[in-house]
Amino acid sequence: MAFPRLTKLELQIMDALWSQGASSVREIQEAFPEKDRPAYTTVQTMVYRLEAKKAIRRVKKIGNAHIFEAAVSRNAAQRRLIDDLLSFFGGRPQPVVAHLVETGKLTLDDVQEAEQLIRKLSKKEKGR
Amino acid sequence: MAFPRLTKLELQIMDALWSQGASSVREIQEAFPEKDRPAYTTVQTMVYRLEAKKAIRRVKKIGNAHIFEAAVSRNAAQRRLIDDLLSFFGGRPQPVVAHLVETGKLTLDDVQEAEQLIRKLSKKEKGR
DNA sequence: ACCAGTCTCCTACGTTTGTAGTAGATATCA
DNA sequence: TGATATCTACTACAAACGTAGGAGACTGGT
Repeated sequence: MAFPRLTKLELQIMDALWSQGASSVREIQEAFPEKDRPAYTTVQTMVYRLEAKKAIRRVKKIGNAHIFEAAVSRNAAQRRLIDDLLSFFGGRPQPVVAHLVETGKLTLDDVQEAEQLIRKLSKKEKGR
Repeated sequence: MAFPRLTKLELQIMDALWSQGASSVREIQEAFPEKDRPAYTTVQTMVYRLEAKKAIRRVKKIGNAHIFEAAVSRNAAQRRLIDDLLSFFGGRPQPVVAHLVETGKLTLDDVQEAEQLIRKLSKKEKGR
């Protein structure tokens, strides 16, 4: 149970916490675009479930409202998402990148930036 | 309903069809690694549901067994998966690539290959 | 001290997913 | 042509997800 798989709605809730920091249910609910914003209790239910999954935790109480904060980092969640995706591509990232390129989502600049990043990281690696 | 979101198990079934072509339920089931292979009827149920979702269709009958084939391409499914992932990253692919690089999944070779692909595609683009 | 507003906690319910059993139809082989 | 294996079609059910209502507790203002 190291890291639960999060659904779209759950991720939206986590996103509110990652973006605005510790929040009440009301604040999380209001982070949804007013068009298609779930009912207060809907958000509350999901918040409770995320808490049960240890993805978030209550940190304090303001007035009569509980304040929640993320217990898993956005980074870890992102890694999980990407790993899940990769597993479908046989673990090889290259096809994913190829897709991004082919659909025009990944530009030459993006790729060159990635290349710089690799060089920088590999330099650091050497010094380890 | 253009393209249903497929779950992990559903994707594994689609994968069998994409890889081995039109298959019977039995053949799909046997494409699963013998370790944790779902029961025949489990696969059958999922196959029926995929059929209801128009992701696959029956093409013929051999003996008393129906033969199914994918009705959506692997490519389309992959695009869908990637698009869903991207939507979580605000639609920007760069953070995804950065993640791949940081976790060491994307090598310098991969990136350079992507770069070549971009150049080739952009050349084709010009001639359009 | 009371009332309106807000929040919590509990309950509920429909849908989707994963899992599988059973009954009856069908095919195949001796 | 009858026994055996295999399939289909149907049914079932638990867990997860999305959605939300209602009862009662708490709080802040007057």
